[in-house]
Amino acid sequence: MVSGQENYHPTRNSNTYVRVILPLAIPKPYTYYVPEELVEEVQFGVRVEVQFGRSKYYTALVMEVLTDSHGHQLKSISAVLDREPLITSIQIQLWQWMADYYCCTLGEIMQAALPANLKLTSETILTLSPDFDEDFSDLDDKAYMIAEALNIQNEITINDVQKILDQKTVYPIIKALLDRRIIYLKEELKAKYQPKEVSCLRFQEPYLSEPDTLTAAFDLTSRSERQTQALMAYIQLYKKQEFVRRQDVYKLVNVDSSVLKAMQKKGIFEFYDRQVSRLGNYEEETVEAKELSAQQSRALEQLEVQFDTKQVVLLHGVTGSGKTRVYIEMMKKVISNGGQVLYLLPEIALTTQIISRLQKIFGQDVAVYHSRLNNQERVELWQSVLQGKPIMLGARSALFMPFLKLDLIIVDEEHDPSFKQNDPAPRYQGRDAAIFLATLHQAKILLGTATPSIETFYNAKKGKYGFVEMSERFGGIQLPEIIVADAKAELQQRKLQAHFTTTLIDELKAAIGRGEQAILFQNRRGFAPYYQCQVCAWHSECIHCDVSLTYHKLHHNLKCHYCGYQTKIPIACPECGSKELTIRGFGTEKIEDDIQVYLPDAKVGRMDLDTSRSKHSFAKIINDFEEGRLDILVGTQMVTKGLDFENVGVVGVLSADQLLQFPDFRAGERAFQLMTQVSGRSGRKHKRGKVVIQAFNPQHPVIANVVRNDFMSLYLREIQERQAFQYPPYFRLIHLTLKHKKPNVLNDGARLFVMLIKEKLGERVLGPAVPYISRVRGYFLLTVLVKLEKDMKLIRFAKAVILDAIQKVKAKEGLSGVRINIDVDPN
DNA sequence: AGCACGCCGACT
DNA sequence: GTCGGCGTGCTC
Repeated sequence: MVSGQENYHPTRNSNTYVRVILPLAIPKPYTYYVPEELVEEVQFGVRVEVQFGRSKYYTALVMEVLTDSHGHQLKSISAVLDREPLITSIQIQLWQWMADYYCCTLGEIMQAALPANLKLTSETILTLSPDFDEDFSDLDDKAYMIAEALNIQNEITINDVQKILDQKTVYPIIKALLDRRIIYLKEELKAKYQPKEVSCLRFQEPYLSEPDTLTAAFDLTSRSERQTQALMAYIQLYKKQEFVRRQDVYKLVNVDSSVLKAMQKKGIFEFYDRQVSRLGNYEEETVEAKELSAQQSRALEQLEVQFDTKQVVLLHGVTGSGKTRVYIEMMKKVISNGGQVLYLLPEIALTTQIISRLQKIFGQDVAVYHSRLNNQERVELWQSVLQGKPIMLGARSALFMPFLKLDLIIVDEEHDPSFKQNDPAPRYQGRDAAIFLATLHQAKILLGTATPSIETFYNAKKGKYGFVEMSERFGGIQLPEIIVADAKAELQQRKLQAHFTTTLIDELKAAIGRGEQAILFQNRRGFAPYYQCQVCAWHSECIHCDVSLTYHKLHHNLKCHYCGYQTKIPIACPECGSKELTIRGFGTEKIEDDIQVYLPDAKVGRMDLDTSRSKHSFAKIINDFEEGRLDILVGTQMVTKGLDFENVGVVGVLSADQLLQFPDFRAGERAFQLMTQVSGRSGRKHKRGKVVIQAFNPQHPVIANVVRNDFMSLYLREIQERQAFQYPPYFRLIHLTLKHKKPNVLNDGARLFVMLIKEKLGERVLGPAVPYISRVRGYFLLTVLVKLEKDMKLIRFAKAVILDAIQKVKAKEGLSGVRINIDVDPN
């Protein structure tokens, strides 16, 4: 691993080569030579260590073993890192499809797919040369600082050097030190995954194989009470456990390592290390799932029929109809046949509620892939799937797991926008990628939701997908009563109090009076509080991004939600000097405060991105609410997903207008989904719930659809608009974002780019346009939208045209710094 | 993504 | 003059 010179092989004595994927955003795979001694070890799917460029080493993944080099001057691989393939051939097919379809590189897919600890990059390490006599006298300041740091620390990285010198370009200095033989460089590729080991003990011979000799062991310990206790403890433990940890013995009886060590010397025990899993074992008893309701049995039968002819089936079940119970039944069947199941959920719906529900039934068979796992745990999860773990529960990236025999995929909350990854690449739609994955495995895929996406419903209507409906709530409870509160009328009658209509306040009071709880939903996007000068209307903006800074009460400062920039609240207006600065707009924090004014006795909690950053506070709020320590829960989207509370009498949607006015062709669909989903949180175990929707425009057709739970009307209206305005599912979209630090360079780049693609695609190209947020992190942005008829050939052609145009813009002098991101099927 | 090379402004 | 910034091209 220590770098010599360029790693070209001196003699060719094998004719084996490998095509590898490097974990980088470079477009194509690279070929390396396999030296004779490694030929036996290389195979598809293992990782190899390769030198790439002059000094860097990477772990690359073998996607193909070849016998011909195509005449290139090749470097050799320096090591093979795995005995068994880490990935399956199906995964490579999925990756290739994704790279192709979503216009990104295989390296980018590999980055997203492999757990961090399985992909390694070397790091350059500096050490002091042994022959350097520590005579610092003729070194300049910078060299001196580095030499001194090395004197103290022995080894430092390039990054450290940059920090020490506080400058970006450090190579000339390092080179000078290297030339003068003051330092050495080495490249280190550290194995980041380490299996966890625990110290265990077992009997030495003859006790191990001849239990009757144990009396002799007892004789040996007879003079020590603690040793006798330890011996009995061990005997007790090893009868019921596969292996006995030293810790287990310590826990059972009051002995420590000195006691066990003494017994080791006497020839009774020996110690050994044993690899154990970091993934917690589910140790509780599993329980039988509840009886199926009539509707659930019916749905199951219909699913079976549909799956006979269709690979994809949409299960449209109203909120509270008990879809999960149906999934459980399907999963049982699959795993009893030895198949694997992938259960995908939006990240924020991946709560302890659903996890423990599945674990109660499937116990150890469920693995959960969530964002809080550490890197070591991710590796172990990966390996457990390779060993045939039956159920994988996770957010979209769980689809990258190495399934061997995947028979069923469930995409729950199919409509949820978070299945789409927007940034960074790969910008993929998890639900759609899962459908392709199902095709590769010839697995069934079930899309479940109470509010289907327009695209999915369209496919179901056209017969491309199967369709099953569950229209009653479990237990026969009625869907909630939805009241629309006319905020405009109340405003005119001067009845509106802050952000609350009297209708909502009255319902909240009544519910709390009955001992029930309430949820208030506020979509935060574009609606966060900001600081404004009362005199000149100045308001604070981010210095890197084209957005207002959001006021945060907790830290009493202003924050940018795009780049994280923070600043203090100005004492006076920087424009006019006035000290009359106030908070405008309202987010969840403001609502939490204001509601207290009207309901002073209510205990109010808040759940949004800020309060749930740490897993604990998130769980705590949910727990407090579940157990009745809170009366009202104020929240963003989070409250709409994956949570079931038993005592919620009222749900309030604070501003339907904000949802409906969103400048996006999916605004209507999204507003319907969100309002329907939050409404579903209302309703007690045996009692019908209420929902209050506040709107300044209560006549909006989408609100009427929500009130009547009339998805069909929404669908018919939406689909017409989509057709008329050339949107999915009738047309395919490709969204391009161009970025550059200098606006005029960006403009030039955009002009050239649009000209190039318009040449081939004509009027299908719209833009360039200045996006709603025109600057992020110091980069100016322009967007281009391409609308394509649903024609595979045309779409493939368009992608090629776009990729080609990007190359041409890059090649143009002065424009090479313009970055162009491709987003296929954007959200 | 690094990293080298080459060109250019602003400092000892 | 040269140090350090940035644009450009290449990596099996």
